[in-house]
Amino acid sequence: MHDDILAGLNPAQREAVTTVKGPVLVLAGPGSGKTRVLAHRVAYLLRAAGAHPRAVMAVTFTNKASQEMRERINRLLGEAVPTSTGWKGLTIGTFHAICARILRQEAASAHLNENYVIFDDGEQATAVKQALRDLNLDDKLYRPEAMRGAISKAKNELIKPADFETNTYWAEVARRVYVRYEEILTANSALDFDDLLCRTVYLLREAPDVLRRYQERYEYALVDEFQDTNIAQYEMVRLLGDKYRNVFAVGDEDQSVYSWRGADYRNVQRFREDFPGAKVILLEQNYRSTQTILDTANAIIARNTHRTPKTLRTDRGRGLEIVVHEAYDESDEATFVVSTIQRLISRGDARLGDCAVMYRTNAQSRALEDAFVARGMPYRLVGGTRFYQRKEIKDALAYLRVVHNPADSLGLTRILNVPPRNIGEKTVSALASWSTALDLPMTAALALTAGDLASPFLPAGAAARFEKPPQHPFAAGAQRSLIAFYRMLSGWYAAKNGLTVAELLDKITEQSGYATWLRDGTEEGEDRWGNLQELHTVAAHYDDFPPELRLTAFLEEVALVSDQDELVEEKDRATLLTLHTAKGLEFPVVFIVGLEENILPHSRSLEDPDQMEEERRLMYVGVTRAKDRVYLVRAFRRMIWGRTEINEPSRFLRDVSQAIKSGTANTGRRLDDDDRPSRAPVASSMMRDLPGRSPARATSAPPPNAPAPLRSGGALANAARPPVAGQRPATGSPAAPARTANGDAPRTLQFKAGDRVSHGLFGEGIVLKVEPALDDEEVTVAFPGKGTKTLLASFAKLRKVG
DNA sequence: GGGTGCCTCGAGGAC
DNA sequence: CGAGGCACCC
Repeated sequence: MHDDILAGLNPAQREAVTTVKGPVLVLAGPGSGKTRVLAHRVAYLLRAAGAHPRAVMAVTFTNKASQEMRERINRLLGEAVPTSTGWKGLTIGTFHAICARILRQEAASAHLNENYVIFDDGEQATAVKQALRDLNLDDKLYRPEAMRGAISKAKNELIKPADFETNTYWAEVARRVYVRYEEILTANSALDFDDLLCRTVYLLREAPDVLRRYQERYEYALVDEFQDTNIAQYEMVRLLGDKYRNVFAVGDEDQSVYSWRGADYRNVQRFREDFPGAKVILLEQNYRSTQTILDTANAIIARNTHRTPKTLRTDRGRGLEIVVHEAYDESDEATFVVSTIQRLISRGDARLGDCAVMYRTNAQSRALEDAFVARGMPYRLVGGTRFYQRKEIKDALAYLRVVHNPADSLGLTRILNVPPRNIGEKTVSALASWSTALDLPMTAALALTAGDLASPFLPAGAAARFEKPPQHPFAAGAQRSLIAFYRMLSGWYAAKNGLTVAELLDKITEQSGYATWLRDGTEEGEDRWGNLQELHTVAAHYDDFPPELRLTAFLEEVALVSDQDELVEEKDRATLLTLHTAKGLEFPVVFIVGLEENILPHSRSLEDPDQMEEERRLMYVGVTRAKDRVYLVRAFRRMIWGRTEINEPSRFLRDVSQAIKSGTANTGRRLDDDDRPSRAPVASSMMRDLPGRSPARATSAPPPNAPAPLRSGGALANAARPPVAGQRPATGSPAAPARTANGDAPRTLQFKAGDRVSHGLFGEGIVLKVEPALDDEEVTVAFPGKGTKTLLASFAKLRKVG
């Protein structure tokens, strides 16, 4: 009866799925089907091992991974596994989400307000700055960011302020900031991300009955990405698994890329010590990539010293060669990417949704986005300037949060005068210091200003302290404004349980004047309003929740969601994402851009061998995301912080190139062999940058000099050679004629300047310029009111009109 | 009290 | 180039 669950698994995977009792450590290479194993194991536990769903906890690192696991289990079991609240008690979620729920449920034991709010990075920074101000410390001398880092690190290592090492003066100051910071969070009934983890551990350590309850409930624990657990996460798993010891940990030391947030891959070793007799299962069979891709990845990772060498095998054959391309600058790099994608599509080699572009830092996405927009090619950006980071979204959420948890003074400060309602900075700080003096939240001080001793904003027992409202420090005008705001806020608070989140949001944005203020008639205002409507859509998902839970659940989820793009799942779009975000995903076509020293590897890693090893792992993660095609791209020069920088080619390119020369990775089919027989017989597809054969690019900067002559070895040799300042390397497209070289009939478009054309999205326009590009034509069109776009003729489906 | 504009400094990655 | 801080002006 379990054949369906075990069907198609190889022996190692099957063993991992069916070893139900006792600790198991699975060391899983990339593409070895670990997500599959996790999902099948959960299904197996429920269907074959008789486990109750409530007894199973599966922990992932990202929401995306949780979602995927839910979907897979759903498919295996043929039943719906909705939302993070779980399916019949099954617990699947990120560490943070699971901890948030435990802390809310056990709020009393954890000494927390059950309506606590979760502070994001920005709010964390605000609280740190506040702490520095409170302690009269100069934030030039004690950088808030460094302080925040020290506090975060301590929390991840389960170090409370009392245990904080103070062997330097700076550390002594940091400890004091840590203490004050914690006081601020407590006063706001707030937790930061790190608190979710460490408070859960403290709860389990300090409340034996709670520990026992959870230990008994979670007979089976599964942990994904185990190499990325930090000390707090590890300790949580250890404590919860200590009774039944059926802990199933999956990891790959070569994919450990989160040391910066406290991840410690030595947890894999600790696991073996804390769970003696753990069965170790190796998954080395790769089902994703071609052998060429695996060999290339191995050439990169093999230089790391702190690792166990392993061999990745695939049955997929050698596949296509890796393509290395050198672009002139970041915009040329982006043009190469979109042009190449377009070519793959036009040949039927890939769909847009198959393609992913990966980069080291979010800032690199901008040039790529520009190129995608310019070609009218849809893409989705994962992470980056996130939806939930937008001002209007944060404002709206702050309103909801304060209604949810009136102790959230930080949230209140954000919205008191947004939109402007004559509550100026002076009034706000007077309110803040008055409430501090009263030892009450700011909303409670607001209630007192209004003379309302019966206000629900006054904490239990606080009203009894006053016979009549104490004298407030505000002038008449300020008092009037504050009272008006207080009345609004009280109204929302009273209404919150009777309304859905979406209705509450409407009521707030309307009554507060926020909607009117936002929609100021500008295009930007409408954009922002549109974002608010999107938040409204998200909120509407919670309509069916029990009234007392929906606001809580909504706020918790939005605090822990990292990329909004999950909300609007789009079909056929290219994916732009950081290498970190790419972990756990796979794509037929992968571009890794910015392969330059100081970028990848990142400048902060150059001096530190451990950090450099992490950069290698990051590169390794990127390459191993690819199923079929890998493009490694670098730019000769690049704008960083508004300045032009020239970086040497990444050392990783050299490693790849050496692997290819030594023959370990170069026996793949040339990318173009099959479908471009008439191509000039260049030695390899690596030799892309033959001078004189690249058509001029409309989008790249004009060449300051003639292209540097290239020796044989082509782009790759060139890529691994330091560029000479001021010398422009050959750039642009591969040596390709303007028309398809594979014998396709040339497209019938043949546009010329002055033609009237029509585009699906941009409407009618006038052709300004036509240039050959790859297999196609690059047509620059002026669309009245929409601007000038450079489009690839076939892809853009331009029609001639008139 | 609030808004605007200039200046400085700063971006690694994410729940 | 961007955000945030600060000074100056209304």
